[in-house]
Amino acid sequence: MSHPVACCYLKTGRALMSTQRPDARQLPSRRIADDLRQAIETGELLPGARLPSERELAGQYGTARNTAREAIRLLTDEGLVIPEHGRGVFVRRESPLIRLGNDRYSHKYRESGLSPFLLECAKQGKTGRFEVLSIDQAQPSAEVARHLRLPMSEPSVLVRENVFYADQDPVHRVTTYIPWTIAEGTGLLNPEVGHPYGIHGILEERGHTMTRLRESVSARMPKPEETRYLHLPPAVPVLDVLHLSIDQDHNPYELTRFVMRADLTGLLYDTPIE
Amino acid sequence: MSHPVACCYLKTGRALMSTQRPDARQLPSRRIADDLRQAIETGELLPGARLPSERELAGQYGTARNTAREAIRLLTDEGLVIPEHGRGVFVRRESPLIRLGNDRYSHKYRESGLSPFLLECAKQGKTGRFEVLSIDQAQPSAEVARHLRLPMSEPSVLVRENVFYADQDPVHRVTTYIPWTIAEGTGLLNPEVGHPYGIHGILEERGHTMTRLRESVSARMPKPEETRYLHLPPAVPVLDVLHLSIDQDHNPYELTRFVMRADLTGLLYDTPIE
DNA sequence: GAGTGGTCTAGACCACCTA
DNA sequence: AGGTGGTCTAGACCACTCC
Repeated sequence: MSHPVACCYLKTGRALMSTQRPDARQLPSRRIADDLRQAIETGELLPGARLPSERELAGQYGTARNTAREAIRLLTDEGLVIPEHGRGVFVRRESPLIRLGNDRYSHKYRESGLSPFLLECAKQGKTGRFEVLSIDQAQPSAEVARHLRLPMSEPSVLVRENVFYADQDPVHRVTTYIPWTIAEGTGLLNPEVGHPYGIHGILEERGHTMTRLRESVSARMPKPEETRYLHLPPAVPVLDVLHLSIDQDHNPYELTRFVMRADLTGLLYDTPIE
Repeated sequence: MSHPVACCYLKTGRALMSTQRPDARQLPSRRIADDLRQAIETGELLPGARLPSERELAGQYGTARNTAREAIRLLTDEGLVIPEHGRGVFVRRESPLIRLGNDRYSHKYRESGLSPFLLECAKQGKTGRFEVLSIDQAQPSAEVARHLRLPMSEPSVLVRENVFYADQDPVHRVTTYIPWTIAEGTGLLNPEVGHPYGIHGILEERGHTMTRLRESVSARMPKPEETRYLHLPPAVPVLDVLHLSIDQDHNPYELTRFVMRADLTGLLYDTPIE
C-alpha cells in the first residue's frame, strides 16, 4: 500500500498509456487491485480486515473515486473481498466446507437418525436443519421425466422443495421428484417426514431399495432467484447436482436436484473401481 | 425493449428515487438489466444475438452511458451475456458439458486406448487432446503430503502438469502428484507417456492397482492465473477436484488436482451404495 | 453527523473490429 | 472511418452504519 499520488493524467483526463502494450497492467484500476491483492495474499491484510475506503484509495493513487471503485470490483469479482454498505470493504474469510458425501445414503447412517449433512455440520460446530418449502403433485419437465423414465401415459410426480441451513445460513436448495405411482398413499406427502434421507425408509417399504446412485455435477453462477433464496454474496458460484436413485431392479425411482452454495459446501465421493 | 426516454432525473443528477423502498428495482440500471434479461429468457434475444449498444441503451432509457454499462455488467456477472471488445455484447451460448465420469479409471477403457475424456469429446464432435506442461521432482505441500500419507523422512514427489483441450479450448488444468519412491525409475518422468490414464498402467506394474478413488469436489471463482491458463470468459466458475487413488492395500498412491472450466465440463458419478 | 459503499451524470480518450 | 466496448474524470446525491 505505497504509491502515493501516482497521477498520470493530464487535465482533460487524457491518459498517457497510449504507448503501452494492449493488455498492460499499467491501468490505474489494475494497479490498485494488484497492490491490494498482493497485500491480501501476503497476509498484510488478514481475513476480516478492512481495506482503505474508496475515497482513501483514490487519494493515495491520485485517481478518481470511480477508479478505486473499479479496483475493488475486480477483487470482489474474484471473491477475495466483500463490500458492506456503510461499513467498508473487507477481506473475505474462508469457511471450511461442509462436504456432502456419497455415503450419505449408506445404511450405516440409517439407524443413527442423523443424516451426514447434520453430522458434517456438527463436526464444524454448526447446527444443521432444514425446512420444507412445499410438497406438491405436478407434471414433470421433460428432463425429469426422462431421468425417471416416466411413460407418457402417467407423467405425474411428487415434488418436494426443501432448504437446508447451517446455523442461520441457507446452504442447499433441494428439489426432490418421485413418480406419483410410488409416492401415492405414503407419508411422503407429509411434511413431518424427515426428508433428508428419511424418505428412503419409506421408499424401501414401497419396494425400492437404493443400490446405486448416479449424480451429475456442474457449477455455475447462481440465477438472481437463487441469489435471493440462498442469500448469496457476490462471486459465489453454486454446485448444481442432479442425483438419481437406482433400485435393486436397476430402475430409477427418485430424482433430486441440489443447488448448493459453493463457498460453504462441497461434495465427496468415495467409490470402488469397477 | 420498450421504455424510450424514461428520464427521471433533474438537471444536477438528483434522483427522484428517494421515496422508494431500499432494495427497489426502480434503479435505472436494474430496469435496463431486467428488461434485457427478460428479453433473453423469453427468447426475444436468442443465444448469439447482439444486444443494443451501450450508447443505444443509454439513449433509449434516457440515462448516461455508464448506467447502461452498469446494466450490462449485471448481466455479465450472471453469465447471461458476454461483451466483446469492438464488436458488441452478445447473448451467451450454452455448450453441452463434457462430463468426466468416475468410470474413467475403469479397466474397461484400458484396452480401448481412449480415455473417457477423449470419448466424451468425440461424442460431441470435438477433438480432445492434452499437453504436458512440466514434469518435476519437488517437495510436496503439507496438503499433498497429508493426502498421500508421506512420511516426513522422504517427502519428495513427482509432479506432472497437464492441460486438456477440447478443440482449441483449454478446459482442464491437471496436476498429478506421485510419491517419488513409486515414480522413481519408471516411464513417468517421460512426457511421452499418455498421461490421462496411461500412468495407471505404469503404476500397476509398480504394484499399485486402483481399487478405490476418493474425490472431493468444490467450485469457486478462478484465480487470475487460472483465468489466463484456461482463457476463461467472465462469470465462469471452476470445478476444483482433488482426486486420490487408493490401491489394493488401502493405501493412497496418487493424487491429482483437476481445475475444470465449469461452462464446458462437468462430473458424473455412478456408484454402488455400500 | 461523519464516514462508508451504491448509483448516477456528462463528458473524455483509448483499443478493437468491421467495412 | 465509424461504431463498439474499456477506462477514466470530477463531480453529485443516496442509503446505510456507527458513534
